[in-house]
Amino acid sequence: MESRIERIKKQLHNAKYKLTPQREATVSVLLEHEEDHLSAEDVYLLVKEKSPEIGLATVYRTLELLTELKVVDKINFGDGVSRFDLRQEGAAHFHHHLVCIECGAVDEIQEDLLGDVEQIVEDRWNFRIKDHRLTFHGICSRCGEGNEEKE
Amino acid sequence: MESRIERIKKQLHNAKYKLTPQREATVSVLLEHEEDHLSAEDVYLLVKEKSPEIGLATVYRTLELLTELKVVDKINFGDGVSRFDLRQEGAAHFHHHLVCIECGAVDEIQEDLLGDVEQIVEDRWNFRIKDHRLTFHGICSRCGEGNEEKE
DNA sequence: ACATTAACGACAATCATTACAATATGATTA
DNA sequence: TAATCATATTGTAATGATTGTCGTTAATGT
Ligand SMILES: [Zn+2]
Ligand SMILES: [Zn+2]
Ligand SMILES: [Zn+2]
Ligand SMILES: [Zn+2]
Repeated sequence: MESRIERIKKQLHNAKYKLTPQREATVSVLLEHEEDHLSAEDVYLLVKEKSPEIGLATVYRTLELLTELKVVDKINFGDGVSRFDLRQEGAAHFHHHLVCIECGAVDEIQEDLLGDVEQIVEDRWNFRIKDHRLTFHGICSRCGEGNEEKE
Repeated sequence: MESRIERIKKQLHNAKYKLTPQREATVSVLLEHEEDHLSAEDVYLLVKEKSPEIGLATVYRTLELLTELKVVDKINFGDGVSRFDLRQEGAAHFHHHLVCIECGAVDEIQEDLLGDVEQIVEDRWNFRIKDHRLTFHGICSRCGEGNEEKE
C-alpha cells in the first residue's frame, strides 16, 4: 500500500511543487503528531531535532503551502498563534474540536454531524458551503467527572 | 424602556467596574456598528472621532473587559487580527458566520441551528457545552448569482 | 485637604509572522 | 561540461498586533 507521505508527495507534484528534504521533514513531524495541534513554532522545534539546519521561515512557508493544498488546516483557538492540523485523507470537511475551558485539552470529533445544518444554510441563505470551522467550548469528560449536576 | 447601554452599565457595575466616559464611547461605537466585525484598531479609530484623546491601550483594555463580561465575543477569521462582535442580548450562544471566499463578506446567522448536534456531542462525548464557534466558508448569495451549477 | 485606588494615555517591549537579500540546488540547454 | 534559469532555502531584518510599564489623572472616602 502507498504510504501517506507518498500520497502527499503526489499532491505536491500535481501542483508543481517538490517534496524537498525540508518539506518532507516537516510533513513527517505533522504525521507523527497527528493528535496534537501544533503551532508553527512547535513544528519548527520538532523538525529541528531531526534537521537542525532548517530555518523558521522555511517551516512557515511549508505550512502555508500545505494549507493551500488542503493537506493541513490552519486553526486558531484564540491564544494568539495559528495551529496546524492534518486533514483526514479524503475528508470533504474539516473535523470539529472540543476545547475544555477547565484543563485546556483539545479533543477532536471526526464525524461530520453538520449535514442537516449545512443543508438548511445552503437553502435558506443561498450560500454554497465549501468548508466549515466548528469548535465547542465547555467541560471535557475528564474534568466533568464527579460533579455531573453542577451548573 | 431601559436602553441597551444602561443594561451594559449594570453588567459592569455588577462586576464592580465603572462605565467611564472612554468605556461608554467604546461601547457606543460597538452599538453603532453592530453589523460589522471590527478589529481593535477599527474600534480605536472610530472612537477617536468622538473622543480624540482616547488611547489605544484603553480600547484594548475595554474590549478585553467586555469580552470577560460576555458583552462581546472575540473572533478570528484568520486574517491576523481579532475582531469583536456584540453578543445578542440574552442569547445563550454565540451566533454563526458565513464568510465568502470570493468577496470576503461576513454575514451572520442568528438562529442557533445546533441544538441537535449539541445534544449528540453532550451525550456521545460526555462534554458539557458552554459555548460554540461556527463559521462556514463558501460562496455568498451575491457572488453565486448566475453560475448556480458550477463546481 | 489628604489618602487611596481605579482607570488613563503615551510609549516601550514582546511576540508571531512576513519580507528581504544573498546563496544554494537542480534541471535545462548551449 | 559550463552557462543559464527557476525554485527553494537560510539568517536576519522589518512589520504589525497586542501587552506591559509608569507616571498622571479622576473619582471616592476620610
Ligand atoms: Zn478538561
Ligand atoms: Zn484537530
Ligand atoms: Zn461573496
Ligand atoms: Zn457576527
